Amino acid sequence: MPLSREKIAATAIGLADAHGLDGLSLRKIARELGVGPMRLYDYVVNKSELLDLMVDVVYARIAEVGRRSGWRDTVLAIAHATRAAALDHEWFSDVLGGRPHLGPHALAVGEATAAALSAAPAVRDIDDLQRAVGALNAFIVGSVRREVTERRIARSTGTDEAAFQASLGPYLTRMLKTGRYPTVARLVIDGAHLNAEETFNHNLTTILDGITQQRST
Amino acid sequence: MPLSREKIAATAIGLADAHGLDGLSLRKIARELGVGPMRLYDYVVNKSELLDLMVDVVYARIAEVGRRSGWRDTVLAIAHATRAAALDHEWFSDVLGGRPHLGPHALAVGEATAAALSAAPAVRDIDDLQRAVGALNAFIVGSVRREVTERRIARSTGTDEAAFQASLGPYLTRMLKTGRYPTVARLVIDGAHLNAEETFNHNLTTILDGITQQRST
DNA sequence: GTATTGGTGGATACACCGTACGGTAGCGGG
DNA sequence: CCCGCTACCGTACGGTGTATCCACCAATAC
Repeated sequence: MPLSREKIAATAIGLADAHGLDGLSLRKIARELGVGPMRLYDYVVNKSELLDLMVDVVYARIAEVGRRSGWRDTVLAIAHATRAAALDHEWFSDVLGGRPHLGPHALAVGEATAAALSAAPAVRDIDDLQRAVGALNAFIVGSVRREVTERRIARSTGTDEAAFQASLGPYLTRMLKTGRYPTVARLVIDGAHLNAEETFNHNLTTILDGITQQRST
Repeated sequence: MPLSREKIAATAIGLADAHGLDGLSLRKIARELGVGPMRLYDYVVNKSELLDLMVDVVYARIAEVGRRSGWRDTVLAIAHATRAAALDHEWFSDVLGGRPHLGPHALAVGEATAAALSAAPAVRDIDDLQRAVGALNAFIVGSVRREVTERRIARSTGTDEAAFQASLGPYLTRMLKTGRYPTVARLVIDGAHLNAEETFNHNLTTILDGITQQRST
């Protein structure tokens, strides 16, 4: 098997899934492939180009959901697929919104969402569309990042409350006990039981509703 | 002047503003301070702790906007202050949503937004509040990241259309000319004239309106 | 006054990173 | 047969975060 961009990207994704983006290095990828580090530069000009490659592979999976019947179903499907992809490849969320996504598959999902939104009732001209796409993408990016971050700290501290109190506790609980952050304290203590996917979906529909009915600016 | 966490954080912020987060290293900070690299470890345990320090300094500036009369004005002020801070310190957007923000000033602005939102009409119980905070923060994070990213590519390619076509063009215009991404093409070509702050504000009010009036899930 | 101790600032060292560069081996053409 | 070219490869460089050790210097004990 003669090495290829696809193979390189695939093993890079595997390593990033396992050890995070920080734990990813060209040397490790090359070692995994049984090759000298410099071989990779025959297929990729930069590490950042390799990253773009990896990102577009993930977008390919997102693009697979294809087009649904209604514009709203399409948007929902893409959003959920993006979230699912980010949960499968947590490094993806580190890169979401942080660099232009110009790979062919990224453009494909961009096209699909834009086309869907342009069929929404309150989206009349291209300015409306620009804003709608911006708002939707901003929400998806922010939500997914937040969820992945929470998942990471949950994993690093242990999920049960005792371990949580023990690790974040010394600092955070002391902070919350100062009484200066009562609302945050309530959120931390009482608000942990909500289902993540449900919350995502709820907020997504809220935002979609907001976008698709005009209001005065 | 005997060196302190504040001084270290301040010069680190200066360097990050000038050269980005990638161009920031403990050695450069130390050199800037006229000190050996290892001295910094007397004040900071990690590079990531230093990063947390820097982040909280920025949050301090955001928290300065203080509380306004109405909940809505408060939320708007915080959101715009966050955006302004990120535009002043672009590295801030790289870190937004990517790690827990637990510094005292970060908690303060979290408290302020949560308290404000809890006074919104459609936010009745703590679950509503959790969702509202999540949606708002997700939007802010996503929007700011996106705007900073766009600004970076605009700066790197030059802002006029000719330079843009010349740098992104060879690839992107070829992509768009395939005709596979008609909606994206329209957005890229016709949609560049929108004012960023206006768009941010428009989408922000849209989302706020969506949050603060209940709907069926 | 001298010896000892403790702590503070600095230099060196290590493992690792992305990547530039020089060499070498194989092969087609004159 | 020999030359030149191309494709591959290892080594090397400048950088990173950080652990460890070392030199100095002040203050205390005798």
